[in-house]
Amino acid sequence: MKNKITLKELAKLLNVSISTVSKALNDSSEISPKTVERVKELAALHKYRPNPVAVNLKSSKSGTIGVVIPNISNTYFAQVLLGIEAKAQKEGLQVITYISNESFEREKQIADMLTSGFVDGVLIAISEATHRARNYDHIFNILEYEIPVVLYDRTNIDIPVDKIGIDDEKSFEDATRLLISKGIKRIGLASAIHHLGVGKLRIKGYQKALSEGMEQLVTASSRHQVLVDGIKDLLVNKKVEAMLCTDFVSAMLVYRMAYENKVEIPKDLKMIGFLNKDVAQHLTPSISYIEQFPEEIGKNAMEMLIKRMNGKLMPEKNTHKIINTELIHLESTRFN
Amino acid sequence: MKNKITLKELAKLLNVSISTVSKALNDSSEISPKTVERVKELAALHKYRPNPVAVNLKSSKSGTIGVVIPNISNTYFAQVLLGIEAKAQKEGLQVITYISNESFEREKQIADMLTSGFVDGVLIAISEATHRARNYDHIFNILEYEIPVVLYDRTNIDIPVDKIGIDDEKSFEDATRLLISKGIKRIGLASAIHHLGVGKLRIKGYQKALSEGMEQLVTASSRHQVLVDGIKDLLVNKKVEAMLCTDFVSAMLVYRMAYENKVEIPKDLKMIGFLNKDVAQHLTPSISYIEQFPEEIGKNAMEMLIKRMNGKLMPEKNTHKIINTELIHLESTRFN
DNA sequence: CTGAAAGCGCTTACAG
DNA sequence: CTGAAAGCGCTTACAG
Repeated sequence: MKNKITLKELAKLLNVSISTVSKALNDSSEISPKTVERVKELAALHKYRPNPVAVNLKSSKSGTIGVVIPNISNTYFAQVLLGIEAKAQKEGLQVITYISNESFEREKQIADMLTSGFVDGVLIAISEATHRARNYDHIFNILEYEIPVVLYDRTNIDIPVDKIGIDDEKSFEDATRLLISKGIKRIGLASAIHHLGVGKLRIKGYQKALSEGMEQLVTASSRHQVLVDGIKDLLVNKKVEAMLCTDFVSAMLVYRMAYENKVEIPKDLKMIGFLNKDVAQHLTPSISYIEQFPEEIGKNAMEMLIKRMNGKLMPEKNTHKIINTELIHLESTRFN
Repeated sequence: MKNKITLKELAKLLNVSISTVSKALNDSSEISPKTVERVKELAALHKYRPNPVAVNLKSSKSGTIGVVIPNISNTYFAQVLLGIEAKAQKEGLQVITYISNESFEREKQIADMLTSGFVDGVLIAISEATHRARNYDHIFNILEYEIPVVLYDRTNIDIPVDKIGIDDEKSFEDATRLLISKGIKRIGLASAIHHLGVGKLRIKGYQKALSEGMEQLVTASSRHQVLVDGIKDLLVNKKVEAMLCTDFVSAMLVYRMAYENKVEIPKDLKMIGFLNKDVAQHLTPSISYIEQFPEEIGKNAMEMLIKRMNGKLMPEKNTHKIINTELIHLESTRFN
């Protein structure tokens, strides 16, 4: 088993040429059925499998795609990867994973790797640092190598590539409207990611939904204590009846502040957050959350990339697909 | 930029042979310094980079390693991947990710892929289903292809490969002893993963630590309602003073049952769980947890694999490395 | 010091 | 229907 059998060895054993073996295995119509059968039989016997590296060299394809993930500890991204991997597996593609750790420098290094010929296509969510730097040269560089790129999240930047993501703004706009429709007047929002694109969009959606005369009650900070104080102020002094949270950290802080200040969820306070399902549903009380369907996003991103790689998409024209989010009602938005 | 420049083209431009260019770029001592300089200059100008596929074909190496992950939504595994990726990046290796979804069938398919020549080495955590089936033929098959394999978790099976993981038994034995040393007599344990290897080991550690005369207070089930009832029984009827939880789900259920039955943490109940840091520290109250250092595990696994691939480890002799866990005290084990 | 040649394992026009 | 030849892009013994 040690050394895998090659076409050459197969050819020798069969007393035919390498070409014949190759063609037979690829079901070429040039080869007689009998030969095909003989070849396939022996190949099966020896468990022959073509050396993918050699095949790649011939075809100038690598059969792999690169996936760049800003933060794998974020369950959202982990699930996107799950969707990507599942689809890739079906298509016989290998997934090479790169983790940028939200670093601009690391992302540039990765982009450099990606252009060295390892991958046929790229799926990427741009790092936070890159967004801040507003420097996308390394992405353009990938495109110059004619490697298709699909953005699978954080799509709010102007690069001529295909994109897929959710509508962050609409998700919170809808959530806010729903609360309003239930007669809630004082709706607060907490955010630890107000400086990020997605954070901004979610806040914007909330603001958009507030009707005339409704007070904006927002607290946002990436500094722990500031956010804690801001949330406490909203809960205790501003007497909000509901809180929207743009992220995990702010949601968990609202939780804590509610607990410490004897604000009962959902009796005194409704709550909706951008949380992953696993955490949201296991908390006590469970928190209503915005389902983003990350696996679906991964799968769709992969599909888009494959189409683009196969020239099935119009050149010079990029697609931007939106996956609809869904507000999942759990205990924290129970109205009695 | 479209088509990458090759050695051949470089050679033509320089009026030297392909061999010379190749050697010059690889700093061969055969080539005159002047030529080396000329070659490198032009190569840099054209941003020449060797085609990795061609290099691989020559060297019969792929420069990639395969990582098999049972469940990427589990933050623990995501963090292991983070450690692996970081180390791989330093070594110039590519990481191909495969997700088995805890499925035996899927794992076998993946094992098949792995032997087809894509990877030089494999890092794997065996799926739950495979453990249940106790069928490791596909792993042996990888070994027959002389592809080194390292188990990076769930190491309690008898396969002749290098392994790295934590000591699940000891982690809970130590935790239990600590509670005992604080004068706690009635220590309960809840588990939703008692049927898995790691679950069994953790429970065993707890049992081992209980001194003579101390009552074993265990509730374990993978059926939601059974576990809920069991936990409630421990908290309300059996009046436990502390709870150990082997996993996320059981911890969250203890939480809920404590809340619903007005059992206050940590006043009435101490709590320690196998949780990831992010969740543990953001809960209210925060839960003391067993830190497993997943990144460290990933890094070490990669290091072991590299050593094995480079023949730096004794053949016929496998290493089993243990990473020590640490009990992190948060609010749920506050003793006043 | 430089280059022609062989070869890694394949595929595929082309000739017979 | 089969096979010799060229070639994918590289490396490396060998000859000069």
